[in-house]
Amino acid sequence: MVSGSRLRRLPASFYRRPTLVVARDLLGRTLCRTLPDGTVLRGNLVEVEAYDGPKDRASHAFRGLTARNRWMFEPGGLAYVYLVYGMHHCLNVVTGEAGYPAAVLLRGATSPNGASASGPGRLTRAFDVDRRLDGTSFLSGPMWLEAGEPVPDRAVRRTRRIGVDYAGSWASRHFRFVIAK
DNA sequence: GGTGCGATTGCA
DNA sequence: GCAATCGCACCA
Repeated sequence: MVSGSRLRRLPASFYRRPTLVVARDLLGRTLCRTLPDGTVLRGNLVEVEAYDGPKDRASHAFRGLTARNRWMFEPGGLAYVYLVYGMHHCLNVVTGEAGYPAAVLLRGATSPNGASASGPGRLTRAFDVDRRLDGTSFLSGPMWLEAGEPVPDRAVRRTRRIGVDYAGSWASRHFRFVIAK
């Protein structure tokens, strides 16, 4: 069972590429999460946002390494989970090479029951993700990604990121990727 | 040690 | 339009 899912996991090389490339490639991939009781939740990603490097003013890594954002500086393949507004968790996929802080925020997916989880807080709730998963590996942990349904370029729309208007010129960059309806 | 606010959501 | 709710980044 574990070995079976292991074979389907996307490999380290998937994550250790430029953040924008990974973000685009995450669309349509299947997010999987095993619960303590053995249940496996699955859903395909439909909306993500890239946070790219130490100069990205919208990124938590903009002010350098801290206890919270430390996983962003690790090699791609880890989960970075944090709490916002004191109540909602946000799940990120750490990307790129060691020392270069980057991650992709997962903002929307088809949820386990077939409905949709639209919004980062709703996504983490649907997949029972909280800070216990912070720093866990997508390569070996209780949460991982599988190939899913590849999305053609014509179905991909790019926009500015949500909720980062404070980020100056970085706010207007089209780092958000969604599957067009 | 104190403070201001956020990569959001749900409800009036 | 705005309250909820708390960890954390920053200043003293």
